[in-house]
Amino acid sequence: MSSKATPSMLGRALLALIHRSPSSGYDLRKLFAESHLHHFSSSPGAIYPALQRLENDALIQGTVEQIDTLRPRRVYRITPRGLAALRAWLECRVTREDVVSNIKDLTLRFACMGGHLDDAATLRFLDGIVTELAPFVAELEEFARTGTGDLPVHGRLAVKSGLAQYRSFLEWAREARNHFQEGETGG
Amino acid sequence: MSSKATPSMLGRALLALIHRSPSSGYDLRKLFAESHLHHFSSSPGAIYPALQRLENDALIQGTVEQIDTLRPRRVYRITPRGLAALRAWLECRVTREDVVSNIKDLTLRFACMGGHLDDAATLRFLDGIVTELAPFVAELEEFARTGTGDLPVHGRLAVKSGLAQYRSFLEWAREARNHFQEGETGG
DNA sequence: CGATACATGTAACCGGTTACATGATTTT
DNA sequence: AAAATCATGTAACCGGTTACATGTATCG
Repeated sequence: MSSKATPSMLGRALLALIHRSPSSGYDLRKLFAESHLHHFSSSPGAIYPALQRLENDALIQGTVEQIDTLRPRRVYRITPRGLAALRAWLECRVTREDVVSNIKDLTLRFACMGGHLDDAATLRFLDGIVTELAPFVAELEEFARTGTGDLPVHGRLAVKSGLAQYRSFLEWAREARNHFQEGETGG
Repeated sequence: MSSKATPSMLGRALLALIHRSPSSGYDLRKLFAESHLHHFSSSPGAIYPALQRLENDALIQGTVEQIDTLRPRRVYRITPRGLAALRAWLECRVTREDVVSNIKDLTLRFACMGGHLDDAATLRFLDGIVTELAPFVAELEEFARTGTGDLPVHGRLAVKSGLAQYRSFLEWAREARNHFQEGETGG
């Protein structure tokens, strides 16, 4: 049935985790609840429907294990289709939209690349962030310098807060890029 | 009817803007579309229903102007109830939850304080951020130092990215606090 | 025997996204 | 006359939140 192209952010996170190792809904809930990966809900009302959607789209495949033991677990594994979707998500070009509005998503993407994409792909990703984010930060800086004259103090400071966040992410991307370049120079 | 306590983030933003100056839905859409305040949608499907909810809760009051001119505008004004709700939102204590998960919301709150709360209240707010955020950042730093040994490189770097964001916001809050303290010393 | 952990789900609600729908006014 | 802008809305859809519902296994 439904061949929806793009799962939600939660769906993508689940897909990546299931790819790393086959898991049940309960496993994944525990992961979210215990880990320092906040901004993900561990509520069953979010996770189980998300898993069902992924299975409807044939990105994962659930099989019930331990039927005899009266404590059955529905364990999900990624499908070839799911692997393709995951790869497409991880490898797609970074846009300005992404760096302006989806920093959480980018961080998630980065975390999911580990052990899946090679260092060259990671480098392309980080380069993409720097390429898109640097001019935006420059624009914001320009705006903070010249465009906030009519704004009240609170407004000016609020702009500075946003700017600081973006700048910090840009710096992180540059450092991470350097990190991966060092490991890559040998080709 | 419905006396819902807390409007959504969009609702709160609209409430604050309407408080600043009475506005129509169209005015507000333009504001969101043009301003550097991203992370707010200017789509009519978001704004008009949000305004209706605010009016249902008697936080704002709409009156049609220019009925004769064949181009009527529904202009909203804040009500006493709305003013109370706005004040309650702006003045409520900053929690750990807030600094961990709702940084956008805190920034919005700060921006909305301008010209509405006095500097003492702003100081309390910024102090609250520092008080709640500093220990959390310390914990995260501790975790980044000692707890990420089993994580792959990507995971470690992703944690660092989050940490950098929080640290940046904490620094901003400290600087802003200093800014307001200087202006307040004469009290 | 009661609490906690294991394990999976559903249902109502809420609010944002996207797209559609309508029609007047001003500008080119 | 066409295009852009003013101005307001609705309807379908999607997905997260909250709360509810169910039952077993294990530990103290």
